[in-house]
Amino acid sequence: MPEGHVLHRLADELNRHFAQRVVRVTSPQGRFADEAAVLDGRELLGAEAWGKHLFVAFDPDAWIHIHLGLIGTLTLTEPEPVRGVVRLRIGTDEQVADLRGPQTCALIDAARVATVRAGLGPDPLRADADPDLARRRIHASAKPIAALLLEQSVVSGPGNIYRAEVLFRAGVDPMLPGKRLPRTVWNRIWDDLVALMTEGVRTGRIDTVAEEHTPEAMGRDPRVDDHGGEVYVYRRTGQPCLVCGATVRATPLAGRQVYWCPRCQRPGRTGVRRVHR
DNA sequence: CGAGCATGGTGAC
DNA sequence: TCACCCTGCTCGA
Repeated sequence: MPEGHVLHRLADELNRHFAQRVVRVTSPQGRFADEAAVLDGRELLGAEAWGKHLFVAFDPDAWIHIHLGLIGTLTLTEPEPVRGVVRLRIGTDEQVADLRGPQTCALIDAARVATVRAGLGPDPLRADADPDLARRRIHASAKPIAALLLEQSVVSGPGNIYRAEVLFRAGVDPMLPGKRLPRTVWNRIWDDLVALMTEGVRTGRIDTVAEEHTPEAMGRDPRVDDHGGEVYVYRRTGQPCLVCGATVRATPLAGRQVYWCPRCQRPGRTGVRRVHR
């Protein structure tokens, strides 16, 4: 269940164990069998993440394109018998990577890689990202900023957790039209995404709560969500805001829940510097 | 045992 | 805006 930081971690892990090594490529489930046979026994050149997309190169013109979707997993372990439904296994004598339930697992050429990348907005985890490209798309739209932050053509990598958390940390109304988001506030949100997601790559969790609001500082019990991190509003509907005490709300937007604090992110609010790193 | 749910995305209407 | 896809886990009957 991945936002972009997970894919970057996985790219790092794949490179650590498999880059420039000859690997076995199989499809225990069978749905990727023909493609796996083409790659089996070849050298894996390297892996790279762009937003939530993962690309694994076996040749400059032969890549596995992986997208985990909502429920996909890619797990690295020591060699072990196949458990469950495994679409793709990449392995050596020391390590195997098992892919389950992906939204996408396809063998594609360099042109297709370029096409996929061209459809993606800047990724806060990539040094070559251009945040002003995202800003221009946001300022060209009347859609709510909370909707725009989930469009991978605007920004690639953040998902429902980072979206809710950076809007809370910036003090922005989720329903604010993109064109009304001040440039300085966007710059702050981008810098926050870079910092939070970089930390997420390091730790493998999403933690967004500033030191001053930690359970220790506030004298409350630690509350770690199922995703394995400490957050302000994500999936905290009905609970008190960690900053102001108002009741955290959830609003459906384009089929997904947006979590927010009705006081810290009052309707119309375009940003307030309140949460410091 | 089935229903419902999940950090995502697509395609049809 | 909705149905649907992919899998595994939890919850209630």
